[in-house]
Amino acid sequence: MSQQTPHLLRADARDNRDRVLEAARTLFAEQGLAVTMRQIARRAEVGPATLYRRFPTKQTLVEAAFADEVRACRGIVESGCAAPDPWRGLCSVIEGLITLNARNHGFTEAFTAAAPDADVFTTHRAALLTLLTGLIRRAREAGALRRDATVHDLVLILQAGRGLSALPPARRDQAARRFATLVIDGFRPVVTSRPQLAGPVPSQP
Amino acid sequence: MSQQTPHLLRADARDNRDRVLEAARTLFAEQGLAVTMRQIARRAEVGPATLYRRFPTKQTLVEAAFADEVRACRGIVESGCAAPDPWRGLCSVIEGLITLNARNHGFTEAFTAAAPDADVFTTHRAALLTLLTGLIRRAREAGALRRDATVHDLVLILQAGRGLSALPPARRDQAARRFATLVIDGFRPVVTSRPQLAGPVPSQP
DNA sequence: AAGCTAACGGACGCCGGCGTCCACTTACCG
DNA sequence: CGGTAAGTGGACGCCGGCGTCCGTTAGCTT
Repeated sequence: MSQQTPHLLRADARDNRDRVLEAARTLFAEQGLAVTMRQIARRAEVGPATLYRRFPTKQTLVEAAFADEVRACRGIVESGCAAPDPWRGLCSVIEGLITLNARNHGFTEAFTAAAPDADVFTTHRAALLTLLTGLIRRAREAGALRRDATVHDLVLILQAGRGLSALPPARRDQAARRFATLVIDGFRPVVTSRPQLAGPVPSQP
Repeated sequence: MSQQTPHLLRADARDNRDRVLEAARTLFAEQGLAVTMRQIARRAEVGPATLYRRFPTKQTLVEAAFADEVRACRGIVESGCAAPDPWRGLCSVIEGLITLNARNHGFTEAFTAAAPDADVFTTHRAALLTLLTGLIRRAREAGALRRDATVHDLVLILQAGRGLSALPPARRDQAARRFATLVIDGFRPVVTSRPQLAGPVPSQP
């Protein structure tokens, strides 16, 4: 499941490194990136120095810990784009990404980081955005998508999905699926024959 | 705009109290509840002791700082419920609450707090939920709302809205409005005549 | 104007995380 | 089995927030 650990490390070092990564993944997923390096070291039953030797910076630890998630993202997006029907592909992307994000408080935080300083995820993000732009375009041209939908809307709802990872872990999955359902229906073409009781909503004073 | 400060305070004390509240509101809105008491004191140009004298606990400060927002919430919900057309009322509630939340990083955090220990907002939340339940029911009975929609869905999308307050302040408003639009369309009845290319989405392996 | 007391804020001790150093341990290799 | 270098983690000094104390300032009252 994880990337191969460099075999140049001594056996015990390799072991400690793995334990650190596992601890980091667990804590990041549960509590987000705010967990301290110390907390991670303690959970891995390792001294602070050991942690810092392998991962001099929290950034490097975050990258290593979320390598799997980045791959999962790629997989979700690529298989969605490869689907013969762009609308179904888009649906699976939406559900997949929202669920993945809801499961991983920390990953979402890292991947949608507001501060892009030295952000290694930026590259991945850009690549995925390109793919998604194409998918959206195809779905729109197929008439399966509301006309005014853009890739920015997709980013927007993923950004909104961040809120879900604040829920208690037990409820995140169900919430994510339901949210995906609602959002997907919101992406469908606006059918004027549907009950049009609502006009523009007056903004709140 | 704010609640009247107790007149039993000396003039300078009253002044400092107001400055503290203003500082707290600004910082909470921009950066969320994680700002330190010290930061607030510094911005208010007040010693820590003064801050603690008026607000012994961060919780008391949060409550005081967000009194306006709580009122605004009530207003939005009540006026939405009072609307003759429940669907339009619901739309205005959704847009109003999402926008309010996006504007106020800290308020959202406080109001949707996962840890309800000694949470004074709980009471307000409960009251609003009751109102909203009725509104949803009426909208559904009027056929303006998808049949499977419940008040939980509304809470869900408000929870999701938390993610928006992580955006840079300049973009929050526009993002909130767009998000509200998408969500509102997702709440409309599912019209089977619309392009039904999508079936159930296979969950990601 | 003068006294009284509310109010102020700098300073204190405490805690916990930060990143680093170094004396000790232990896995690996010949 | 022994030498050696890789690896370890406790301890250190630093910083910044925490909540409180108390000597000083200044608003209100008569």
